[in-house]
Amino acid sequence: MSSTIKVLLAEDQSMVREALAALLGLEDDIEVVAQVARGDEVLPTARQHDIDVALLDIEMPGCTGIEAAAQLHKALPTVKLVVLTTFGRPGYLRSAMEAGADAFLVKDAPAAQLAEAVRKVLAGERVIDPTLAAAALAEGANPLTDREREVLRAAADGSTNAELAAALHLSQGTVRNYLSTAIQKLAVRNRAEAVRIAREKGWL
Amino acid sequence: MSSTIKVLLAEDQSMVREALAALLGLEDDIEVVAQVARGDEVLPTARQHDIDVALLDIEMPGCTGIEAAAQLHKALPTVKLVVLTTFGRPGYLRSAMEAGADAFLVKDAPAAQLAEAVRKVLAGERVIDPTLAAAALAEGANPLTDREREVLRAAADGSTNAELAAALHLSQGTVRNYLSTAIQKLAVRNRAEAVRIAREKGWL
DNA sequence: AGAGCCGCATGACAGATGTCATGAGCGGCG
DNA sequence: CGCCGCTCATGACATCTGTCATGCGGCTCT
Repeated sequence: MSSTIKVLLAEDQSMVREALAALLGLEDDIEVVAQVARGDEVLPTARQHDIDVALLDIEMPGCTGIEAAAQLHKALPTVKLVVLTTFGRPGYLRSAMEAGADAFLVKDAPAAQLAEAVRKVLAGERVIDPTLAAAALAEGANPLTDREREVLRAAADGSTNAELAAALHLSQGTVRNYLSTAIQKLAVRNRAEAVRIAREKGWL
Repeated sequence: MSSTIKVLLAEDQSMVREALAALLGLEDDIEVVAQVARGDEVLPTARQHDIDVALLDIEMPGCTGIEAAAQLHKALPTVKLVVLTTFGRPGYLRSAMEAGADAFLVKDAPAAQLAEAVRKVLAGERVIDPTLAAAALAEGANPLTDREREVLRAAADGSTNAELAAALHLSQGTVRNYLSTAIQKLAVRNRAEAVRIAREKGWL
């Protein structure tokens, strides 16, 4: 189509965001036309800018890049979505794909892949690390129910059962039951390990 | 001295590292002459390159940027040290300063501060976020003994007392005692919270 | 030399946590 | 409709965790 690819860049750490913008700025055919630091600013800003590609970090305040991707995919389906993340968690990849992402990159990957991914998604291709894709398929889907995930998330900061029960409007016994089933599903010994494993897998 | 400032860049995530290099490359007076992805490659690489400034991320495999800073400060005391980190933990700032760092930047800060910091440290100035400095002074020093820190670090992944005891060649009772004193010093309710707080403060 | 801190350990105890059996209500699916 | 899974709950039990008192040996500082 037009001469340059218009990109929206979403990443909460200013220094990283501007550095990525500088990197993309080196490419003649790519132009970063908007930058945001929060997930919940993605959609409003995208609406104002007629962009071709949105580059979304996952870990952001407001809402995650995956949630932002889902919103964009629904509201502006022609915009291509590149999800970028620090952590190559298979569960993240799965969620990103379900949210309509066209590419999934980890920040460990060489910088050259970034511009390349932008061009490829615009050409209709999908860009996914094959190793990660294999891992995502191998580990299967998230076995936790909504409640189990909720309780596990709430337990992540070291809260006691009584605090969890109060926060979630449940009885202590129920909290323990949910944690117990989560612990069994994740094949671990206690809640702390359960939180860690669920985090690593991107299930939390 | 010479025309351009020679910089060594240490950061484990390729994409971020190369993006930062691109950012610094936009400055006429700064040149990134070497890049490494691991803490333990910093010193050997610095020896080969006659650099003016080392830009060190804290979170790296091999060894942390703070340990690398200490090594550099000892071996090549004329090299100026800029420590860069995702997390503005007061304890990190303190450790970095003790390791001989000249500047401490968080990745949240505007990108312009990076080049600025490089120039300032070379001019003999120190660059520290005043808010962080205040926080570091306000919270005081790390109250944990070596053993307490060690046990807490080992407990971070959700290991049980028996596993900790085996891993650290201690009795279970001793492990519990250390955790207990750590929990009291940090004024929290259990090990999980203790780990979280110690992490946040940069004491872990 | 004595005081004091640290590392390490033990034993006893209360309270938190994890497991299990059991059951009620609700919704979906064949 | 019956079966199943999810949610929520209770009670009982075993184990784990956190606290406390106490003790010993080593080290440092005065």
